[in-house]
Amino acid sequence: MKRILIIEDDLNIAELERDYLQLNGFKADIVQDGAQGLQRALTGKYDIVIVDLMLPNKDGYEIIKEARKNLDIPLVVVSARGEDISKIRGLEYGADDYLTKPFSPGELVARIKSHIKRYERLKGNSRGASEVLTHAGLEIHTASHQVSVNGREVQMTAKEYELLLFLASHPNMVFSKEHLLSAIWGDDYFGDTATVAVHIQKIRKKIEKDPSNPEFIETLWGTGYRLTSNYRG
Amino acid sequence: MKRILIIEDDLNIAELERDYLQLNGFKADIVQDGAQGLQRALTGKYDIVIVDLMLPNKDGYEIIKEARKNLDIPLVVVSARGEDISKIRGLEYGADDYLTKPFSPGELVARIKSHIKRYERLKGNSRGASEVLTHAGLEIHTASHQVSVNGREVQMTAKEYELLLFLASHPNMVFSKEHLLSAIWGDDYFGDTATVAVHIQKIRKKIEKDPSNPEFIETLWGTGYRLTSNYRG
DNA sequence: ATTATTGTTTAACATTTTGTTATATAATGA
DNA sequence: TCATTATATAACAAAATGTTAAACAATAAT
Repeated sequence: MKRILIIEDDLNIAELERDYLQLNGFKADIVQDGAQGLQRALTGKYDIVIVDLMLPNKDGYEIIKEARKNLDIPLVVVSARGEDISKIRGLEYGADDYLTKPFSPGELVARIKSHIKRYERLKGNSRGASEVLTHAGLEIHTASHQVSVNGREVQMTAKEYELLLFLASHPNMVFSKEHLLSAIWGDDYFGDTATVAVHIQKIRKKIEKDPSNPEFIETLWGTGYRLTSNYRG
Repeated sequence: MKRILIIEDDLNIAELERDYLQLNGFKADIVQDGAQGLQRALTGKYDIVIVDLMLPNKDGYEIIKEARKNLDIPLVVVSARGEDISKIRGLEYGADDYLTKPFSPGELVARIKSHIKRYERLKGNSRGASEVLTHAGLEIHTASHQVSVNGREVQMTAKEYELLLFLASHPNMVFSKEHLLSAIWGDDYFGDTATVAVHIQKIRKKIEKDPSNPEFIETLWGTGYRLTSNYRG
């Protein structure tokens, strides 16, 4: 369960926010004092922080600025209408989003969810986060290790899958056979790069319509292989 | 320099956005068609994408949804006032931000900057360093080894690519054929400098409109070759 | 233990790239 | 201008690289 810190001196607003967030499965704490809020944020116990701009002791800008030095979690600024100029300043100080009161609770929740999703997407172990990789008809389901082309499922062996997944995880990047060998087989592996070529061939046989004219895994002569996400008409 | 893709059918708005972004040091491309926009976004050549909601062929929601499968860069939705309900939907589909027209150009730029900052912060700043070299219409994508001229992709062989990359990495500098030979072919290479000349020809054939009157790779008689980043009337 | 599956190596073959050469064209300077 | 020199172009030969099938080895399954 995600934990949210609300730094807001108006208790009515703060509780409204908390209630809505709780209804949506979050756990939210309220702090009414700016300096205290910054301290709590820095404990690292929260997944996201919502900060009001006008606060006793330490205003929202300062909190954002200070917190950002040590936190990369989403920081959302909230302020009363009319302080719009500060919007830009808030963003420049390191806030991730800006909401103007009054806002609908639904919007708050949606934004919070969106920020959490993005944060996990970008932080999450490089690829495990996204479950399905898609490149123009090619689908790789990382959870089930299933691969399909235009809806038709294709059986991959372990090495084939690994190699394909690696290429698909780095679309548009060229990798030499040596690079692929050390990436998939391990740095210390003794072996010929021909192995890579053979596996590429086997993958192509399975996923390409015309393996001698590959659509997905391109060969760059003298350079390596590349899985391109470009459609080619 | 960060590259931004603007998917927006209203050319007035698109150009306004582009101009402001360019004034702020970004490079921005415009696509007016939804389906085409998605394709361009998926090439992986952009650091951020701005999408209008109402588009011909493929609307903003679909673009966001599809693009998000393969991209973790910031996706910003833009829409006319009154479509506010969709705000939440856009965010749920994977957008990173939402702007309602009309917005001030300053705000657009501030948000874009903020998104880029966050992205780099969360990605660990690993990417984005010198991924794309640009010289007046000529683009070299070092990750994918793709070269394009005015948006059209051009196929390069390994040696051609190496040579072009070398020249483009040192714009405005003249290199003798001897220098290029030892830089690309190696210090100990036995071979004629004619080889360099021939490769220059081959590159010119691919990237120059009129290879006998080259715009990119100039010949300096008795001295060598130079890739100039200046336009020449 | 036997069989089936998967992975690796080999070698013949096909393809692409690269370098060389010959010839044409253009620039330079007397 | 004309000879001289440098560069451009095209065609070809050589080298490098990639593909493929098939034999062999290793691993997993029955």
